[in-house]
Formats: sequence, C-alpha cells, structure tokens
Amino acid sequence: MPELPEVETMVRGVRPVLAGRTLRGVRVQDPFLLDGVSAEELEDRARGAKVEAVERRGKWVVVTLAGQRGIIVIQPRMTGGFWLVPPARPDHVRMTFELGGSGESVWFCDNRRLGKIAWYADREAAERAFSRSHGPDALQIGRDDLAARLKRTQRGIKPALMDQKVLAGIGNIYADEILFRARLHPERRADRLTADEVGRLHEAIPIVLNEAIAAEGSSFDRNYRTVLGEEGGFLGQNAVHRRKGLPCPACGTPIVKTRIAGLVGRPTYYCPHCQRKGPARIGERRRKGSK
DNA sequence: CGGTTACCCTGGATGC
DNA sequence: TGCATCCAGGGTAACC
Repeated sequence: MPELPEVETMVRGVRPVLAGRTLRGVRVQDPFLLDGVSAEELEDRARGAKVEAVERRGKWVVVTLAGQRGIIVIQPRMTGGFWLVPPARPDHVRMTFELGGSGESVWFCDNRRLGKIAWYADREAAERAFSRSHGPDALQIGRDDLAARLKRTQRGIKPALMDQKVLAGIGNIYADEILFRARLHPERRADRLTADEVGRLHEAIPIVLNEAIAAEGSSFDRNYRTVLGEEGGFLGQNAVHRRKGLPCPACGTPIVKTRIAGLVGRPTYYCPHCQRKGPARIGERRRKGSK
C-alpha cells in the first residue's frame, strides 16, 4: 500500500517518539516477515539500544541504532503500517519497538504479511542493499537524471515511473496522479517523451507527492492509516485515481479505468481528453457551448 | 530487454 | 446467511 507519501507520513509520526530514545528492545511477533536476520539476532541487537534516527528512503523505513547496533529496515509494502500506543492494541502486530520506563510501544502491523523486516550492520551495508534495487528518491531526482533514466527504457511511462530502480517512491496511486498533472498518457513510451514533457513530469512529481504528504497520504477502505489511526486525506482531492466515470477536474471528461501493459493486474486511471497518446493539448477545455 | 504469470498473504466487498 | 469470486497501494523470481 504505502507509497512515498504514506511512508513519509509514517516516519514523521514515528520519529518524534523513537528518535533519541533508548529502546528497552524490539519484539518480533511474526518472524515470517524477517529477511536475512533471525528474531533472536534482531532482538539482541536492539536490546537497550538508542535510536539515532528514523528516516525514509524510497518506500523503506530506516531505523538507525546508535553505537554500532546496526540499521533496521522495514518495508511496509501493501498493508504494513505503524501505530503509536493506541487505546487498544491493533490486529496483526508483527513487530514492536518497546520504549523504556513508560512502557510505551510502537507497533508495526501488517495484515497481509507482505512486508519485510531486515537488519544491516551499518549504514554502508544498508545503502548497498538499497542501491541494488533503487534509483534516486522521487523527491530528490534531478531533471536531467530523470530524462537520462527514461531514455534507457522502452516501456510505457507509467511502468517506468513505478519502477523503483528508475526512481524510488512512486506506486500505483501517485503514478496516475503525476501523469495526469503532467498531461501524459500512461502508455506513452518512456524513451520517446520530449524534453518539454520530461520537464512537465519532473515538475509534477514533487508537487503531487508533497500535496499528498500534506494530506497525510491516501486512505481508502480499511487500509492505510496514520500512526494515530486517522485517515489520510489525499483521496478526495486527487484527480483520477479510483475516480472511474467521475468528471476530470480539468475538463469534465469521465475518467477511464483500464489495464496497461507491463503492470500485471494493477488498474490505471486517466483522463482520455487531457492525457492523449499524441501531443497533449494543455489547457484546452471541453465545455458545451464554449470554444 | 519487455512483458506475463505465479506467488508471497489476508480480508473486505460483491455477486449469486 | 452462506459461499465463491474478485479485488487491493508492493515486490520478486521464473519464464517466454
């Protein structure tokens, strides 16, 4: 589930509680999520450790332990998320950060168990692991770098945007929203965008992601919630994702839902008027009786 | 290289 | 009400 804005929201929620604090320890409730580390080893490393930093890298949550105790990396994937000691213990707790003294906890929950928890000995090892499967962060990537990376793939622009190796952080929701904002059809070939189109795309990425972060991400059904259990408010101010048949906010044309090549079974939403396969006509309005 | 399938899991919504 | 089916924001491996 969580994409960059949701993970950023989680990190901002968890950081003030954990950063600078000394853990009593961590408890692994579900070793199934562990990747390359045993529950015993992880718990040993974290016991009594001080949390130096809580950061986001792409869709990863990176918890750095002080004093050479290593780095814990949590990938929420589809249904993972953090909770700050809510009144009632949530379902599907997979790992717990236990704080000293007060007895407070931070829970990592994941009903589908698709998430991953890893541990690296130091920042370099974590960085190597990240770099093996990720490009630059979507909020950091430069325009020329983005252009060069898109030039290297003949896929559609949407699959390319969602490829973490091209740039890190964008998933299905925000790919749709970013492409709408950039007025690009999701099936346009990544390597055939004009410099102007790449420029629009590069502008749209941080605008959409930062709007979503400001709204604390996207919630629907019972999925993602903030660390306090509140819904993110982005869906409701978005343009196309999950808005099949509803009017495009720019031109009123009904939004189309489809499936595109290179994206397995994930749905794609776009405005067939604002996002043409041919040259997009920016700013054009389709309204009865005018123009 | 690009694309598809299968798979990792669970639970909510929908349809009969 | 019960049961089957489809769907879901992510990601990887195997294969054509």
